[in-house]
Amino acid sequence: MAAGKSITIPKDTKSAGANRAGAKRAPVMSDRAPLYEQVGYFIRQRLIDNYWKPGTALPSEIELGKELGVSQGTVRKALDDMVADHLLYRRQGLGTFVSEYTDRRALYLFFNLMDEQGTRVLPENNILECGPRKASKLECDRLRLRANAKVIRLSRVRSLKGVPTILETISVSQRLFPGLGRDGNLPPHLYRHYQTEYGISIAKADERARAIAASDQQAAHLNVEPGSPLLEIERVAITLDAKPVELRVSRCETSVYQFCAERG
Amino acid sequence: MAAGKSITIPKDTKSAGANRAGAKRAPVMSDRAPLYEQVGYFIRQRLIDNYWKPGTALPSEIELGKELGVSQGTVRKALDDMVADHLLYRRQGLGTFVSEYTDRRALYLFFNLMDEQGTRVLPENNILECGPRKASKLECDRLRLRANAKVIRLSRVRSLKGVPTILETISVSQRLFPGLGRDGNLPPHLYRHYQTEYGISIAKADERARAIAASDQQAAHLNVEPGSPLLEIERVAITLDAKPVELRVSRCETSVYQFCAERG
DNA sequence: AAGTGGTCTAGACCACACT
DNA sequence: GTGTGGTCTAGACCACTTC
Repeated sequence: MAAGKSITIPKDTKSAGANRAGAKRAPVMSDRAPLYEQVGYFIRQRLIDNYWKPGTALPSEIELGKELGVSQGTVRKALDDMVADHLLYRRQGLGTFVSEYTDRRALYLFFNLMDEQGTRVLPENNILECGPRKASKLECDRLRLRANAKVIRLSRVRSLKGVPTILETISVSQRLFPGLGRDGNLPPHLYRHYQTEYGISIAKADERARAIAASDQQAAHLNVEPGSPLLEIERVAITLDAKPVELRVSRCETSVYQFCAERG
Repeated sequence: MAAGKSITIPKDTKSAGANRAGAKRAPVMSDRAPLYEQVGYFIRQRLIDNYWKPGTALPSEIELGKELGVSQGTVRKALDDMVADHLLYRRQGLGTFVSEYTDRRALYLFFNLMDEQGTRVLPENNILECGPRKASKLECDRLRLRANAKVIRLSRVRSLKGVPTILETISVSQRLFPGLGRDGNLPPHLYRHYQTEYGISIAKADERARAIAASDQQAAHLNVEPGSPLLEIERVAITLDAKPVELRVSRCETSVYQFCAERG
């Protein structure tokens, strides 16, 4: 016994064995971290590897504890943290499950669009164009691409109750998402599509907002006067292993619908 | 043993004694709630009553457990929840403390203002006017005031590195904040001032964002052309006991500085 | 009835901060 | 050294879901 406990990593995973070596190895997880953090790291890694897939149940807490050589309470604390991060959810009597990207969850996270009364609204989508392009400077910067990289860029108008309200441009690296949107096969839930078709799970996003004046083209799409104020939201979606993989720039006509957030 | 455990509420508080009577009393907390929720409710109540004041330490977990007739682990779980809500914070070896509104915390919560590189900036404030007014329709609606109520309304320009960037109007009920800002005694940290001078603690806020065109007056204050797009953020600050007490409308010039949020 | 997560306890030891 | 929160364990019982 004595200093530096660590979990026993089951064999059917890649990582090397010498877990007690002392000199903390490069990748993220130190031997000296609390057990529950080691457990959390292990579980996250299995999510990243798509070993446990969205919508499926994890082994029970007791089983996990036995597998990793820790008590049920320690597993529980690790799971608690990931439930708080919305990576997992629990159903009493049933088990602990890997989160999926559903409409409800997409609306719950990130910015919410709602009317004056605070009611949420679901948009209909109308795709303007979609295909491979040379990455812009902004795209290179936000997605950490090299200067001449290719992206797949998608533009669409989102309408609320028939009124065009949001003009959205979505960019992803072509290397990571080959064939995305070819044959116009564009699913309604993009994040879910990334997950099921490309094994890439979005864990969080950074957003920034500013006000801009509508260009002629934007104005035409949104049916407003050129120069009208629009709310521009730039969102970078980040994967479980902290890579930025999608840039989404939305220009929103906010005279009726607004963006809401509850903070604190 | 048997159904419906409950904590034993110490005497030096108002609430009545018969805690095991069965018929769940009206106010909010059911006898059948888990112990840790009852403990959390009890602690929240002491914060609302200003029994434990911001910046001071709570009794230790063991002491609290003894006082309430529960184990340390149960107290810990209650405190964990409140730490997650930023109502309390812990310092290992020292104790658990009631959160205050510091600059750092105000920046951490709610919208963050930052430049293109993602660096945070602190604004300087310049007060335009401040005094009692008849509440507007918006103020009545958001602060739940009766039609002819009075508010104290404060307008200020916030500048970043000398450049006027945010035009802000703050409204609070005069009944709740009598004398606020009289003699021009306006502290830099308003939320903290509410807490120390009026015993009112802000726990969270609802925000909504839209884009507007600058009016002539707004444009003059912000040194931009009339009609320029501005980001308007409306924030309603909510107390520990869930009452909306402050309305803050900010019009922001976002060509340099933007509003950022990390979600997920 | 069996299995899961949810709550609660009691006790051990560690890491940290003050005196 | 003493007291605090931080981690970890083992075990009990409850509530819920499925069979």
